[in-house]
Amino acid sequence: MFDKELLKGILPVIILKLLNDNGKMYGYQMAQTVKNLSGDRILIKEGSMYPALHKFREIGFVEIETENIGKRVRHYYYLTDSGKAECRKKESELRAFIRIIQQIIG
Amino acid sequence: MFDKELLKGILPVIILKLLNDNGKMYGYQMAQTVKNLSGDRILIKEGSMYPALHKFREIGFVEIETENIGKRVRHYYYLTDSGKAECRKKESELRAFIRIIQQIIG
DNA sequence: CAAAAATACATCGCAATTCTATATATGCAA
DNA sequence: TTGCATATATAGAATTGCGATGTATTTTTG
Repeated sequence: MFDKELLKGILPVIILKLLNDNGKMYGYQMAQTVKNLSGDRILIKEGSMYPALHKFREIGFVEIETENIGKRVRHYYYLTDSGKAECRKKESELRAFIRIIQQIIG
Repeated sequence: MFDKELLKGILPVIILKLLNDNGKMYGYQMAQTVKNLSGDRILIKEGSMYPALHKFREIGFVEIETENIGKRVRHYYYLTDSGKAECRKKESELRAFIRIIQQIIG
């Protein structure tokens, strides 16, 4: 696992980007996707994931769709238009940031 | 300026890397260097820089050399051997992290 | 078939980090 | 002589992700 501090500030972009590229997803699924994509090196915990998703919902970047899976209730999250716009903004910001960091560390 | 949250966790690496590549530097100089390298988009503030440097000193990653410039005292910081080792470690960690983030955002 | 593991959601409070604001002081240019 | 850049430093505010915890269902495995 990475120094967890590195993840700070990047989590929101990752969540937005995942929802943007994959349409609706549920929390656990997003955590698993990141885990797999990162080769088990980025583990997004529930304590990070759900507060972030609920905050996005409050702001209006995501909406929730509830689905019944047997006796279980599954919450799908998906981006609103403003969420998609936010995603584009955050993504280009992150890319620019990475470029500059790479320039600094050579 | 970038979303300041992005900087979190990266500051220590930047400091170590600057000292590693440039030998001894003083706080203000490091902040200016990052400011210039980033085209004014990354501004490391005093309240971040000095606590970080003093923490590194406590740990033993940096040592301080004092120099008198006129009536002013300038504090040069430079890496110890363990600081250099830490720099290598953090740098490779950061590079790996960036690779994975780029993979996630495509 | 029973136990264990994975799936799935969620919250509370802590620890860690950086920034804002503030304080102090010198050197230089307009 | 006023203001800006240089230069160091700290206290407190704000934010964030995580650990711990809780609940409950489904799937796998021995």
